[in-house]
Amino acid sequence: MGGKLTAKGKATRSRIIEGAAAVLREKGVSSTTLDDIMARTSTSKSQLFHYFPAGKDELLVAVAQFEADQVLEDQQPYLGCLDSWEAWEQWQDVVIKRYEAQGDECPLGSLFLQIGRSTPGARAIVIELMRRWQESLAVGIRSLQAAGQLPAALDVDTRAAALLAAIQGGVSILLSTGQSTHLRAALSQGITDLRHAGSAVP
Amino acid sequence: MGGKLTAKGKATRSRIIEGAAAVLREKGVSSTTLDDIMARTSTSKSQLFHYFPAGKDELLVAVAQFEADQVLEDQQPYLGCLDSWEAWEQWQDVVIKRYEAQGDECPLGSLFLQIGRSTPGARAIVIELMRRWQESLAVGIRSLQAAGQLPAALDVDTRAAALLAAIQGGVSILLSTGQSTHLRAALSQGITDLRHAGSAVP
DNA sequence: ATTACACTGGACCGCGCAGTCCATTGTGAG
DNA sequence: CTCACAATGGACTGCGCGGTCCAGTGTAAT
Repeated sequence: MGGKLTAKGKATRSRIIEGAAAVLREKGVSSTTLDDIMARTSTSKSQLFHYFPAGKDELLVAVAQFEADQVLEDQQPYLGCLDSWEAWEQWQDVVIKRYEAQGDECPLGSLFLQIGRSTPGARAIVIELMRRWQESLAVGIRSLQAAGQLPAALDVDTRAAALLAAIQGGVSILLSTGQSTHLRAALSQGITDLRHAGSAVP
Repeated sequence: MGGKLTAKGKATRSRIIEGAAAVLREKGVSSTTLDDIMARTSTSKSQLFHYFPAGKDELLVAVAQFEADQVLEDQQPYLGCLDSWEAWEQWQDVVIKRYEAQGDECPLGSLFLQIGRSTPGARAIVIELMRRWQESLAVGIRSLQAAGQLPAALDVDTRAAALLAAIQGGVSILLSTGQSTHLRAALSQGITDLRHAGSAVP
């Protein structure tokens, strides 16, 4: 990892990461072997250890980073401009659709419950992801305030945190039960409450 | 498992389950071996396979069931009588305290992301847990309605589902980041919103 | 007492899989 | 051209750990 990477090398490296991510989503962390990844990415074991000298753990962390980036990237177009109630509804639909499509496999969830504890760097990735995600929500709420749709006295950070928790909870229930009911309820209720937050402060 | 269990046998069996649960919380599912469990519970490998013929998976499912029961049992005294706002506050404190104490190890979370997919019976356990948990919340909300603290028109099920999701999300964020901020925010915000749900329907 | 069977101990096995090594083939720089 | 080093292939290894087996010890019934 001393930075010595040819163009070809870079390509292979990211091919490995993306392929590994795919396999991990399909088979789950615990039952995915290096051979699976080799097969999927058409690589040899030497390459795996060439690009990830510390072995499987290092690769998993890389995949985690990749997936984390992916999460925000996917909803960025919607998450980036939450300046009207329509935009919020749209974003809600996207999130629900995304996770329903993903079904019961959460690359991040399972990944972090697997390596999060042992590897110190892994936790940092989730923390950063959560921070950015929540910040985006906060920005959205503030832009609603600016537009006069919400009172300025609103506790933005708490609201954003609660909303993020609602999503995470909905998703984790979806993961473990296969039902998206809770995700839908959490999101729509959360947004509804946010909407009424102004009129209920008496 | 044909029901042939002496008193001694029953004792040993549950000793295994409880011991295994403890080890699993400490070391995580992936890095817990049968030998760890043997050491902790002072048993031999024969006993493990005597009481759980199908092997590790069966034992894990049993532990999962045990932990699931535990979750509700712990908060039952509070969860059982959510008939005043004070009771809700109290319950909130208990939940937060419980999970903060538990820190970053979630017996169920990691357990199910590990075996939930493969073992069919495992998923049923979570689903049942969620159902009962949510039902308890719903009962609490209805008793508030009965007491005239909340309008009868409230969509109880959606609210309960959202609340449950909020908790789960808070917990799962606590698990992966180590911070209880979101759990606190989600719970207090959720209860606050519920409280204001009546006055904001116009 | 004896019989049947639950219960326990511990040696043993085999395989799946992470990680190692060296030999060979690109490939960019000078 | 050639030299150094990245990139690849693939055989080999070590062992952790789930699972099996049998032999020995309770223990509750008749």
